[in-house]
Amino acid sequence: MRSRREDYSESTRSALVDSAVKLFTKRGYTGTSLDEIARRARVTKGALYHHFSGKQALFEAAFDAVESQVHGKLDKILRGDEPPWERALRGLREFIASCLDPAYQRIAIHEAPVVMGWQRWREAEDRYSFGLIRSSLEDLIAAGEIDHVNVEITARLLFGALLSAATEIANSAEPEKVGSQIEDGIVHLLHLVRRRPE
Amino acid sequence: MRSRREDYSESTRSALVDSAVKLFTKRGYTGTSLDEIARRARVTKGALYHHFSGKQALFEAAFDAVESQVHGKLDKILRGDEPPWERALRGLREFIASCLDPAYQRIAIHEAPVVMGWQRWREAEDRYSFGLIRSSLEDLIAAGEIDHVNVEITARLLFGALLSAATEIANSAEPEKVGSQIEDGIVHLLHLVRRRPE
DNA sequence: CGGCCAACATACCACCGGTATGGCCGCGCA
DNA sequence: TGCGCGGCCATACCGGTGGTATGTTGGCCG
Repeated sequence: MRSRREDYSESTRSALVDSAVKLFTKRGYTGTSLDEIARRARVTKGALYHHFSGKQALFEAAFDAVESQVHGKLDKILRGDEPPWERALRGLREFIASCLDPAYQRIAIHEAPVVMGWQRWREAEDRYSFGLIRSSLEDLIAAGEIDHVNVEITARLLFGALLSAATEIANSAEPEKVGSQIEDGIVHLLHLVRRRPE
Repeated sequence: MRSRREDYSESTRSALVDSAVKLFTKRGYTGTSLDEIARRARVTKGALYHHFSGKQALFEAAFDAVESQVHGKLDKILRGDEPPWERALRGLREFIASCLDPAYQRIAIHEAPVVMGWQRWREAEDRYSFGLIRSSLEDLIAAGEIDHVNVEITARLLFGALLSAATEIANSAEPEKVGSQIEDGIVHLLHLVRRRPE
């Protein structure tokens, strides 16, 4: 039986994370104060420091929240029963769409490497989006869809290109247009490396 | 005749920028205080606020310093008299090498989008590295080396891949090894899009 | 040579991240 | 059922930092 106190504690903790995600998204890490995060969650800094060791820890909780959200969607697609190539393409589209979410873009892509440090961010991405990109690349190779390339390097290049492109889309005046252009560009590249059936 | 006062002023200004570049590189934007920047330049915050409107403006001055440094080297290579394809490859190597400079990497690549805002960073990059990448891509197309692709999109994808890759190299345990691997990967991709002479 | 203004230094403020301390209430135990 | 304990959170406070307002000095010019 779950205790009443645990419900309360869990509730305020998630309220703090929600508040942090929204404010970090709108005003960035440096631009938002802990007092305001706590205020929007209808608590004070005391509660915040009871649940998190500091501002960085709260940021990482917000980071995990938005990352696991995206990870869930992608993982569902990539574990589907479609052929590998179609799964990869659908995953690609979904990832680009996820990057258009302001929270994911600002917190997970832009600020996280600076706030958490690049090393920690890289390790975290291994367990989230980047890990999925690499594993689906491995799947494509195993399925014989593309030639045997250096997976680590190729995945890294693809990841960087996607992040940059997604930001470009989100800040564009015509997101749909630029989005489809970029998607075409990536797919075009992928077809270049696709092993032709002989 | 240049006045004595102008010499002094210029000297302290550049001393402040130098100090800012070093400290921002070592401890990041948030981690360095204006007092320490001024102290290392052997002045006080008063001098700093006389030359710059605030911390952000000082950061942008430091950003311009490291960017124009890299821009100079790249521009020299890309304006050379070698064939377009060789110029592009040499420029590519030089850009990767530049990204290994800690100052360029942390200030220009990682922190600038967060500190200056992505919009301003993008506009600045148009005049620096990204602009060169796009123009040399245009050159390659004009020279008939590669097919007619969407320049803006392709350059953006390439830029993102390069930035991500360069960070990977710099933080690697064996930078030379990973560096050559990534260089090979990029060159391999470029050869794929290279128009075959018929 | 005298005043004037750019080029700084000094003093001070508001705010923020972090800490120390106090109080309240649900929970388990006798 | 009463009661004390401890987790949960509020309050008060501190050091440091970005920014501002004001004072001071020394080169340049009439």
